[in-house]
Amino acid sequence: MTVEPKSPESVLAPPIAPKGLLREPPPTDRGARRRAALIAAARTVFEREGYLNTRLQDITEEAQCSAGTFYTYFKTKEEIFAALLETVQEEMLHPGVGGQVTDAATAYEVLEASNRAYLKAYRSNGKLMGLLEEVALVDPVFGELRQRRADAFVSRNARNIADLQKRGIADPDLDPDVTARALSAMVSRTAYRYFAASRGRKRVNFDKLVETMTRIWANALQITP
Amino acid sequence: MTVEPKSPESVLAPPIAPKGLLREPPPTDRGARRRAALIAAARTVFEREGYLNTRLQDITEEAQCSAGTFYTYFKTKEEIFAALLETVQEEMLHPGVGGQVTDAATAYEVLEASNRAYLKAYRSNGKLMGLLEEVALVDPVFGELRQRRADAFVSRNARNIADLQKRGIADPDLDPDVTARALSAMVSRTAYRYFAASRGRKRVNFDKLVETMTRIWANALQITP
Amino acid sequence: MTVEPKSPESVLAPPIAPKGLLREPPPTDRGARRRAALIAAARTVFEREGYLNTRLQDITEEAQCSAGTFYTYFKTKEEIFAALLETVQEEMLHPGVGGQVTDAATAYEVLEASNRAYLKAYRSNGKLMGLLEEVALVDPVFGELRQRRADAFVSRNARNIADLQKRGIADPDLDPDVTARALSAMVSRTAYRYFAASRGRKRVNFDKLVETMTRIWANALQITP
Amino acid sequence: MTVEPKSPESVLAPPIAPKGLLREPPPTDRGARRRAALIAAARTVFEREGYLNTRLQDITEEAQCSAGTFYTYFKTKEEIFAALLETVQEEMLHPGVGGQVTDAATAYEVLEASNRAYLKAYRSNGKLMGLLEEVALVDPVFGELRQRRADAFVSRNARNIADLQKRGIADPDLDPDVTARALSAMVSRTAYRYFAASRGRKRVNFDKLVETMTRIWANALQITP
DNA sequence: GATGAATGAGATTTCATTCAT
DNA sequence: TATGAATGAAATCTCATTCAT
Repeated sequence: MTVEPKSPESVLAPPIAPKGLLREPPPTDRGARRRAALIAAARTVFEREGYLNTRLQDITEEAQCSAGTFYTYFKTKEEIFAALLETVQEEMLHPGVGGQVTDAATAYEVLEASNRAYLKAYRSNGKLMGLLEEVALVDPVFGELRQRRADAFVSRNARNIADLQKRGIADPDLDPDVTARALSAMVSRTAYRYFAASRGRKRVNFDKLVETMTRIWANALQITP
Repeated sequence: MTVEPKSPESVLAPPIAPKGLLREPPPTDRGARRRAALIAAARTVFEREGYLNTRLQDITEEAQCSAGTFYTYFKTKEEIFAALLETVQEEMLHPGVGGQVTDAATAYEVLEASNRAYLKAYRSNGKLMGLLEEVALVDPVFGELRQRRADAFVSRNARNIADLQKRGIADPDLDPDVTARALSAMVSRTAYRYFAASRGRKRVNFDKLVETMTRIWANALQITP
Repeated sequence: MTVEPKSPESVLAPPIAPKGLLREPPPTDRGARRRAALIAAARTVFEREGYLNTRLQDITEEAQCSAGTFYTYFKTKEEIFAALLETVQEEMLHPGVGGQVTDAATAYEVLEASNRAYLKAYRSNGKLMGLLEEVALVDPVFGELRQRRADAFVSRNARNIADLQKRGIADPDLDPDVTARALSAMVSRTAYRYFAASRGRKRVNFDKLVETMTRIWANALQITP
Repeated sequence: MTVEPKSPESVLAPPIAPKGLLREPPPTDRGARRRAALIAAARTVFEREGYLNTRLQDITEEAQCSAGTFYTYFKTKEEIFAALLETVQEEMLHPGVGGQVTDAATAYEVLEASNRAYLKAYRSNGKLMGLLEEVALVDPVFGELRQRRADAFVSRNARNIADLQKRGIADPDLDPDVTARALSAMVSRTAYRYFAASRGRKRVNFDKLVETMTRIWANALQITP
C-alpha cells in the first residue's frame, strides 16, 4: 500500500477547510491585532456557547470592542467562523509527523501512523472539531464545503483500497467506494465522540484507540500485520 | 452470538428516542385530530425547512390552524418534536424483517439481517433521521437522550463482541468497547450519509451497502462467513 | 373643447395613486380597527415629520401599539404609505362637483371648473400632497408610479389641445405635447407652492388663484373667454 | 420690457444657490487639490446615487482618501453639497448668451433669449439640477435657501409683468405675483422634467422647447411678437 | 495633514408566547 | 377549544463622527 508521505492522515479522514470568501487583511498593525483579537474571542465564545448560541455581541464583548468594530472586519458570524478556520487550519491539517512515515513501512504501519496523526490532531482541537460539526450541520455553506473535502479524501482512500485489492492484499469482495466511506466515517465519528462530544464521560486510552481503529481498518480489509 | 430477536438492529446502532416530557392526550376526538394534524404538519415542515429554520407559525400554517391553537397541545417546538418522534418510533424500531432472523443463523447471517433491518429502516425515514441528527446537535436535551440510548446499545454490542471473543470466534486483540462504538458509528454514519444527507449525489445500491457493512463488520471481528 | 365630464381635473394635472402591493384586509374587526389606526397615525406622523424623518416607532407610538404590531399589517414604511394613499385617494381624485360641468360650457368655463376642482382638492389635502411630492422624489417606486399617471393625463391634455387647434380655437403654433406638459406642470407646481410648501408665507386668495391659472392657460392657448 | 442685461435668465426662473456656511479655503496647494478632489467625487457620487443614498464613505472612496480626511475640509454632507454648488454656480448662472441680448430687443425676443439661456444651462447640468431638487426637498436649509432665491426672482418678474401691464402691453387682468410665480414654475418644472428627471423617455427638440416656453409665456401675457 | 480604526446611538425586524374575544 | 391580534425582548446592522497614530 503506497501512500503519499506528505499528509498521511488524509488517507483516513477529511481535513477542515476555510472559506475563500475572506477579505484582504487590514493594512495597519492595529487593525491586524484587532482582527486577531476578534477571531480569538470568537473561538473562545464559539467553544463555550456553541455556534448558534453565540451572538455577535458576545464576541465583541469578549474582544472588548464595540459592536460596530466587528463590522470593520467581518460581515457575518459565518465570515468570522471562516476566518477562524483559516487561522487554525494549519494545525488541523498537518497534525504532526506525517512526513516521517517511511517507504519501508508495511501497510499496517502506514495505517497506524495515519490514524495516530489524525486522532492526535483531533484530540488537540476537540472542541473546535465539534464546533465544525455543528456548523457543517447548521450552515449549508460549510456543510457543502466539508462534504466536498470529505468526498475528495474518501475517493483517494477508495483508490488505495482498490489498489490493495488488485495486488491481492485486501479483501476483493469489498466495494472500494462504500468501504472507504464507511471506514473514514468510522474513524472521524469515533474521534468526534471521544474528543469533541465527550460530555463528562470517561476518557479513552489514546494508544488503545489508535490501535483499535487501525486493527479494525486492517481487519476490515483483511490486511494482516 | 445470540441476539434478542425483537429488535435486531439494536445490535448495530442506536434507535431514535422520544421524550418523557409529553402531556396527556387530548380528551375529545376533535382534539386528537388536531393534535395529529399538528404533528403531521410539523414533520412536513421540519423535513422541508429543518428544525432550526422552522417557526411555529410555519407549523400552524401547514396544519391550517391559528397560532394560539398550537399552545393548546404543545408548549414548545421541542415538545412537538418529541411528540413527532414518539409517533414514528414504532416504524423506526420495528422495521419489519427483524423477526425473520432465526436462532440457527450464523453470526454473519445475524449481522447481515440486523444491518439490513437497520439500513432499511433508516432509508425509509431518511429525512427524519437527518432531522434527528440536527436536533440532537442543537438541543442538548435530545442530544443527551440520544447519547444515552446509543450508549446502551453500544454496551450491548460490546458484550456481544466480548462474548464472541471468549468463544474464540472474534479477534481477541480488539477492545470490545471501542470496537463496538466504532462499528456502530460506522453503520449509523454511513446510513446518514447515504440516506439522510445525500444531497443530489448518486444513490448506492442497497444490497451492496448491506453487504459491505456486514462484511466490514465481520472482517473487523475476524468472523468468516 | 369637449371634455369627459367625469373627472374634469384630469384635464390639468395628475391624480395621486396608490400601489397595488397591498395585502388582504384583516379578518377581524379588531384587526381592521388597528390597521386603520395605524394608517391614521402614519398620516399624522408623516405630515408632521415628513416621510423620511418618520421612524416606524413614531407611527406605532402614535397608534399606541407595540413595534411588533406594525408588522402584522405592513412590512415597510413604503407599504403603509401605499395603504394611506389608497385610503385617501377617493377624496383626492374626485374633489368635488366635476360632473356638474355642462356640455354648453365654453372651453374657458370648463377650464375654470377643472382648475377650481383641482386646486380645491389640492388645498384641502395640501400636506398630503406635499408628502406625496417628497415620497415620489425619494422612493423610485412612487416616483415612477406618479410619473406614469402624470404622463397619462398630460397626453390626454395634449389630445385636447390638438383638437382645439384643429378646430381653430387654439394657437396652432404651439406644440401640443410640450404645451400640455408645461401647463400641467404650472398648475400642479403652483398648487404645491401655495398649499403644500407654504411655509409661513402669506396666503393667496383662492379665487384669484383659480382665475389666474385659468386665464394663463386660456391666454396661452389663445382662447378668449 | 426692460431687463438688466447681466443675468437675463433671472427673468424667468430661480438660479441655484450656494450657502454662506463655507469655511475658508485650505492654505496649502495640496489641501486645495484635496478639497477639489472631494468636491468632484461628491458630484460624481451624488449624481450617481442621489443625495440621500450617498454615504460619506462613498465620497471618500471615490476621492481615494480616508474617511478622516473628509472632516479636514467639511463637517457634513450638507456642507460639501454647498461647496459643490458654489463650484458650479458660475456656469449655472452665467450660461453664456445672456449678455448678447440687446436693449433694442422686443419683449418677445428678450423672453426667448432668457428662456434659451435658462434651459441651456439647465440642460447642461441636468443631473445636478435634479439633485438640487432632491436636496431642497430633503434638507430644510437648502429648501429655504432655494425658496428665498426663487422668491426674489419671482418678484422681479412680477415687477416686470406689472410694468408691461401699465404700458398696455400685457393682459391687465392677470395678477402679477401669481402669474410670475406660475410661469416661473412652469419653465423650471418643465426643464426639470425634460433634463433632470427624463428617465429613459424620449428627448425633446431643444429649439421647440424654447419656442414653446416662450410662446406660452408671451401668449399668457398677451404679448404678440 | 492624513490615515483608518473605533465608536455607539439608533433603526429595523423576527417570532415565541400571551391574551382578549 | 379556537382564533388571531398583540406583545416586546432580543438581535442585527449602519454610518456619521471622533481619535490615536
